[in-house]
Amino acid sequence: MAFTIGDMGKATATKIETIRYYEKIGLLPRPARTTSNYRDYGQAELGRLSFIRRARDLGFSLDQIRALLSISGDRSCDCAGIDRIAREHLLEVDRKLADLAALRKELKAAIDSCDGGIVADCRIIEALGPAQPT
Amino acid sequence: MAFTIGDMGKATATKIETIRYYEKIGLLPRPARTTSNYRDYGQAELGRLSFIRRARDLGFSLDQIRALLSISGDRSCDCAGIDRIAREHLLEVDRKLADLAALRKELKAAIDSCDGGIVADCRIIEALGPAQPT
DNA sequence: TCTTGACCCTGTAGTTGCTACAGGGCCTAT
DNA sequence: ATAGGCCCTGTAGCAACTACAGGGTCAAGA
Repeated sequence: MAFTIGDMGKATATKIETIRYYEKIGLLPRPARTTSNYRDYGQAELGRLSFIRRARDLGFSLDQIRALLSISGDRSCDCAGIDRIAREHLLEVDRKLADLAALRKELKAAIDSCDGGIVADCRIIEALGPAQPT
Repeated sequence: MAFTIGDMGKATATKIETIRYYEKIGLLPRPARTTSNYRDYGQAELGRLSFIRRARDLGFSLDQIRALLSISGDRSCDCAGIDRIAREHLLEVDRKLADLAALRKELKAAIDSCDGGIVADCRIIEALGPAQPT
């Protein structure tokens, strides 16, 4: 139930320096300290860090993640604000889902064509090509 | 059929400086030049840039993108190599797809709860929480 | 024609988001 | 009591852009 910074890092595949960096820029709260001045984290901080790391991995900026976290933290009933942020990010998430699905399809095709021993024409670039290719 | 660097930037929402940066580090080929030394791009370069930008947006590093592009460019029948790279990235793409789907679900829930005028308990952090929360 | 504005060029320096030390303290085990 | 592994606060470096500075090109209009 209580974690050191090292535990947090192991649980989320995050370098200790990165966790301290998130604290410095205010993305993670300053945690309690032990008598020997070690950072002392709980379950909530672990969840928050995991969210940050996985959202980063999905290509969101730290500022965007700050906005997403504010949706969670907002108890002021500012529904208009929450709604706007959530809708914006939902659009972006749907776009990313479509791009990833297209990329997945072409990776699969590349693997399958290798299985058959044929170097088929690879369309992996076309999967994420411009809106109007021709 | 022939684009300036500005056209490329507009078509892919990329800053001109970024395109020159990709050229400098070898991610984009050195394009032909006009008589007045302007960069002169074709459809292939546009497709490649679009791929790079959208893959970046999905959280892939420039080195990973270099590897993905090599799948496309490889005509040497090095199926083992292509297969390994493609399989690695397929796993990562599937993980990202699952995370995005979870995030989408919680964004949708946040929007819906706002529609109802109720500030429901927001589970957006839990969507991307650690593997074993409790 | 010439000049004004929107484009392009090469550089270099700054920003974001980490990442890697340096120099030092705590803590468990032998 | 000391060796190894963890923690602390800094500061400096790296990746991937981003923003000028200082200058050339070019189509359009007075």
